[in-house]
Amino acid sequence: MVKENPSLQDGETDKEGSVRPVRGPGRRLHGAIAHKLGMAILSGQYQPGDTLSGEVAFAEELEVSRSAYREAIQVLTAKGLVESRPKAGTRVLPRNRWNLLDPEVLAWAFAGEPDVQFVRDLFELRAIVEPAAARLAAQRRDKDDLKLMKDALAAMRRHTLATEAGRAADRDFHNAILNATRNDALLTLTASIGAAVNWTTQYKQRARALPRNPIPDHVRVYDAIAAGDPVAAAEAMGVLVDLALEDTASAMQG
Amino acid sequence: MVKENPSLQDGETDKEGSVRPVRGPGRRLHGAIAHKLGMAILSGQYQPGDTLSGEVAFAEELEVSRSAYREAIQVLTAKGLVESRPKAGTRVLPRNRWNLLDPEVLAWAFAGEPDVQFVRDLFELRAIVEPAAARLAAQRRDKDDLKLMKDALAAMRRHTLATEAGRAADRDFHNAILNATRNDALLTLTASIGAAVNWTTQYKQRARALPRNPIPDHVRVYDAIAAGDPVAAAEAMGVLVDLALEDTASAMQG
DNA sequence: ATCCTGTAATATGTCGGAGTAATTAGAAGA
DNA sequence: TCTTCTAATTACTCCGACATATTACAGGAT
Repeated sequence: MVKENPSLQDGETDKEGSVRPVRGPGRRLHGAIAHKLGMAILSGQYQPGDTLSGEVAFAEELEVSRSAYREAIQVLTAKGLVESRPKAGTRVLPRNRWNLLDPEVLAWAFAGEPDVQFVRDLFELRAIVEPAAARLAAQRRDKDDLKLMKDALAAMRRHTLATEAGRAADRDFHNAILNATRNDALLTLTASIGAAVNWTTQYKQRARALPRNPIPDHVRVYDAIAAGDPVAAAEAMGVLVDLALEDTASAMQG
Repeated sequence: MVKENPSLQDGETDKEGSVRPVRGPGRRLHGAIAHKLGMAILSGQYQPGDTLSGEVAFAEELEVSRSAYREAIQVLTAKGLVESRPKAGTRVLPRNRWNLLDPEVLAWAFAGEPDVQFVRDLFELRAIVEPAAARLAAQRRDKDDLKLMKDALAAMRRHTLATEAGRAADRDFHNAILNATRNDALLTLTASIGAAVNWTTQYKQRARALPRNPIPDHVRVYDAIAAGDPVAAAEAMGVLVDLALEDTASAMQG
C-alpha cells in the first residue's frame, strides 16, 4: 500500500488548485475552502472592506454545497478575518481585527510570499519574548527539563540542521526551554510563531551554507540555563534569535 | 424604542442559561452554542480527551439543528479546542493545542472563575511584552501618536478610572502606545490580553478604592515616550503592569 | 435636508438523507 | 494463545432544498 504523504495537511488544496480535495483520510472540504480563502485574504488578494461572493454564488462557483462554504466562513470568522451580516454580505475585516498570532493564520500568511514587514514584526516579537523565556527557564528548570534539552542538543549535533531530523531536534530544544518556563501563555505564543517561521525557512531551503555553525550558540544557551543564570540565558537566546533573523532574511532575499 | 444593551455580545446565552438566544440583532445560534461549549471547556468541565455528545444526541438535547451545532464545532476547532473525527466523535484536545491567546478563548477563560495560574501566566507575559512595547514606542512615535496619548491622558484625568469613560480612555492610551510601535503582531497580542484582563477587573468591579492614584504613573510613561527615552519608557511601563497585577490580584481574592 | 417606511437581497436556521471513515468485535489462521 | 484480517457499527461529512430573519438601500413623507 502506498503510504500517504504525512506532510499534506488537512484542508490543503491539491496541486491543480481545485478546491475539492482528494477524498481521503484527514481531508475535509470546508477546511480546504477555509484554506483557500484564508490564503487569498492574507496574501492581500482581498482588501479590508471587500465583500466576498455571496453564499449561493460562491457555492455554485466552486461547485460545493452552501453548508461547506458556511462552515469555512465560520472558521474565518473565528479567526477575525471576516464578518457576515445579512444583506451586507461577508466582508473582510480591517487588519487590526485579525488574529495574526493564530497558528493557521500564520501558516496562511507564510504560504505565499510573506509580507516583509510582517516577518520583521514577528522577529521583533520573538526577540522580545524568547530571551525572556530563556530567563524564566533558567530560574525554573528542573532536572527533567535539562535532560530534554541535553538530548535535543545531542541530536542536533548528530544530524545537522541540514536534515529534517536535525531541525526536529532544534524544535525540541526550544520546546524544552518553553516548557521549563512553566508558562502556558508563553508556550502557546512562541510555539505558534516558531512553527510558522521555521516552516518558511524549511520550505524555502536552498542548498546554501548556514551563516555559521549554530551549535556553539545553542550550547551557550543550555549552559546558562543549566547554571541557573537568567541574565546570561537571556543574552545567549538573543544571539540565537538574531541568527535566525539573518538566516531568514537571506532566505527571503537570496 | 428600547435601546438594546450594547454590551451584550454576539453568542452570549441569555440569563436563563438556555442556549437559544433571544432572537434579535447580533445574536446567532451557533455563536451561542460555541460560547456555551467554549466556556464549559475552558472552565475545566471537560477534561482533555473527553468526548462530547454526538452530533445527533447533542442537537436533540439542546433542541437545535445539527447544522447549528456543527458550525459551533467548527469555531471551537478553529481555536484548537476540539477535534472531530468520524466514528471517534468530537474530543477535547490537550491544553497545549488550545489557542490560549485567541480573544474569544481568553474571554471564555475569564467568563467563569479564571484559573489563578493562568492569570499569573498572562501577567508574566504582559510584564515581558508591554515594557518592550513602550521601549519601541519611545523610539518610533511621531507627533500624531503623542497627541493621541495626550488626549487619552486628559480624558483619564477628567473621568476617573471609576467610570466607563475613564477606562475607555485608559484603553485608548495603551492602544496609542501599541500603535506607535508600528508592530502589528505586538498590537494583536497585547490587545487580546489587555481586553480580557481589563474585562475581568471591570466585571468584578467593587466599590473599592484603587491601590493608588494611577495618573502619575501613566504620565511618567508618556513623558518617557515623548522624550524618546526607551529605557525610562520600559521601566515606567513595568510599574504600570505591576500596578495592574496588584489590582487584579486584590479583585480576585478580596 | 431629515426622517420614516417598504422591499429586495442576503445571511441564518432547519431538516433529512446519502456517503465515508475509523473503531470495534468477531472470525480465521498460525 | 496471539496475530491478522474482515465486517458491522457508528458518528462525522457533505449535500440541497426550504423557511425565516435581518438589514442596506431607495423612495416618499415631513
